[in-house]
Amino acid sequence: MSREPATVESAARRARQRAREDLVREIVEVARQKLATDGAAALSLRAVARELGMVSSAVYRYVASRDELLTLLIVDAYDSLGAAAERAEAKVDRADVVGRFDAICHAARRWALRHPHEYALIYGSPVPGYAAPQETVGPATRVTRLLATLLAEMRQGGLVDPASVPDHGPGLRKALAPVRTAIADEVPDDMVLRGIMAWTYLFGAISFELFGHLHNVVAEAPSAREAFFEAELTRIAGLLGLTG
Amino acid sequence: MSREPATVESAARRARQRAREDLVREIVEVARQKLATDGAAALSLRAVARELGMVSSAVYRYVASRDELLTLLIVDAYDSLGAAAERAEAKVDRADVVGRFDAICHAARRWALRHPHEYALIYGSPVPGYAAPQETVGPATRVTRLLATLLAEMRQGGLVDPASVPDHGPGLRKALAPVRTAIADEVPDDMVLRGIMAWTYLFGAISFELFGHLHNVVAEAPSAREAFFEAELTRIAGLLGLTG
DNA sequence: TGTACATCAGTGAACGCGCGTTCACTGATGTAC
DNA sequence: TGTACATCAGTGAACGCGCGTTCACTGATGTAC
Repeated sequence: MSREPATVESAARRARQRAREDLVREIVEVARQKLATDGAAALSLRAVARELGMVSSAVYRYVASRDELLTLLIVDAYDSLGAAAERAEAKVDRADVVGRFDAICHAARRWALRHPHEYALIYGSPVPGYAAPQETVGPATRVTRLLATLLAEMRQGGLVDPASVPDHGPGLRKALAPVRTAIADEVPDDMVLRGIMAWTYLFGAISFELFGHLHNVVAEAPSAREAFFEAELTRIAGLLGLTG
Repeated sequence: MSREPATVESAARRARQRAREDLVREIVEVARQKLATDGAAALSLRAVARELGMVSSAVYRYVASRDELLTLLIVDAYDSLGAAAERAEAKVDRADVVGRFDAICHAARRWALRHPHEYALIYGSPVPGYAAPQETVGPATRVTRLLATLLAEMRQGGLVDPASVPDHGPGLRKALAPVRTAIADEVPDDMVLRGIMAWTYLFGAISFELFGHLHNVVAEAPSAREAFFEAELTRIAGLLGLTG
C-alpha cells in the first residue's frame, strides 16, 4: 500500500542494474585492450572472458554475441576520437578558423597514432560479415559535425573566394542530396564538396601514414611525419579557401 | 659426352618446372576468387586445397605457408591495379596532362570497385602479424610512378604557378628525403608535396567510398558516385596546379 | 634396350589449437505475504 | 520475523567447427649406366 516496498525494490533493482553496467564496461575495456595489443582479428569472447577470470559462457549474460561486442567497441572508438577532436577544437579562439581546423586535424591524427587498432577498426577495411547497426551512426559523425560547423561559419564570415569556383554542373547537386539534410541550402555545392574533401583528405592522410604507405616516401621520424602533416594541412586549408 | 642428355634432361626439367608454375598460378587464382567472394579473413590454405580437389598438405609443395600465399596475392593485386592504370593512361594524348591524370584516377577507382577485397588487402588495414616482404615493393609503386612522371612533365612544361606556393620551411625538405631518391632535385618541395597529396587523396577517396563512409553523404547510385568523384578530381587537379 | 636409382607430386592421418554458442545446473540474493 | 518463491549471475561440460602445419608413405616419372 505504501510506496516503501516499491522504492526498496527499485533501489535493489537499480543496484543490480548498476553492477550489470559496470561489468559491461569492464568487458568493453578488456576487449579494447585486447584490440590494442593483438588487433581485431585476435579479439574473441573467450579471450575476454579468460582475462576477466570468468567462464566464457558467462560473458553471454552481458553481451549477446561477438558482433555486439564489436559494435560496442566501434561506438567506443568513434566516441573517443570525437571527444578528442572536440576538446582540442574547443581550446582555440572562436575567431581563429584556421586554428580550429588545424586543432581538429592534429587531434584526429594524434588519436589515431595512439590507438592504431581502434582507428583501423573504424577507418580501415570493413570487418567481413559485420554490418554496422544504427547506433554507430551518431558517434561516427562527431568529427564530421565539427568540420560542418566550421564550414558554415566560414560561409557566414565571407571567408570564401567565389571567383575561383569551378562549374560542377547538376550531377554534383544531385549527388549531394543526402548530406543536404544536414547543411543549409545557402552553402554552395562547391563548398560542401570542399568540406567533404577536407574530411576525406584528413582520414586518407592518417590511413596512409598508419598503414605504411609513406614508407620510403616520408622519413619515419615522428618529427618528419609531423612536419609533413603540417605541410599537408597548409595545402588543404588552401583547398578549403582558408588563407591562413 | 654429347650435349644430348643434358638437353633432354633440362627439357624434362623445364616441363616439370612449367607444370609447377602453372599450379602455383592456379592456386593463386583460386585464392583470389576466395578473396573476392569471402574476404581475406576467410582465406585459408585448406579452403584453396579443397577447391582444387587436393589434399591440404599437397598445397605445401607449391606455397610455403599462408603468409607466402598472402604475399603472392598482394603482389598480384598491386600488379593488376598498376596495369589497369597504365593501360588507361597510355590511351590518352601525351600532351593532355589533365586527361592523363583523370585516366589514372578513374582507372584506379574502377579497379577498386571491381575488386573490393583485393583493394582492401592492399589499401585497407594491414593484416595483423603479416609484414610485407621486399618483393611487394616494386608492384606497389606502379601507380605512384605514373603520377611521378606526370609531375615531372608538368614541371618541364611550366604548368606550375609558382606565385601561390606557400613557404613550408626546412622541416618538409628533411621529411621528403626518402622520396627524393626517385625525383629530380629541380622539382620543388611544394610540388612533390602536391604530388603525394594527389596520390593520398585518390586512395583516400576510393577508400571512403568503398568502406562506406559516404553513406548518408553522397547518394548511393553509381551515377551519383561518379559525378561526385569527377567533382573531386576537378578540385584535386586544381590543387596540383592543373588548370584543366 | 633394360635395370637400378633419384626425384618429386600427391596422400592420409594426425597433432594441437581456439573459436562461438548452447544448455541444464547451482547458489546467492531479493521479494511478497 | 519467517517462509515460499522469483530472479539472475556465474558454472562446467559439451557440440561442432575449421585452421596451419608436419610427417611417413606411395607411386609415377625421369635419369644414368
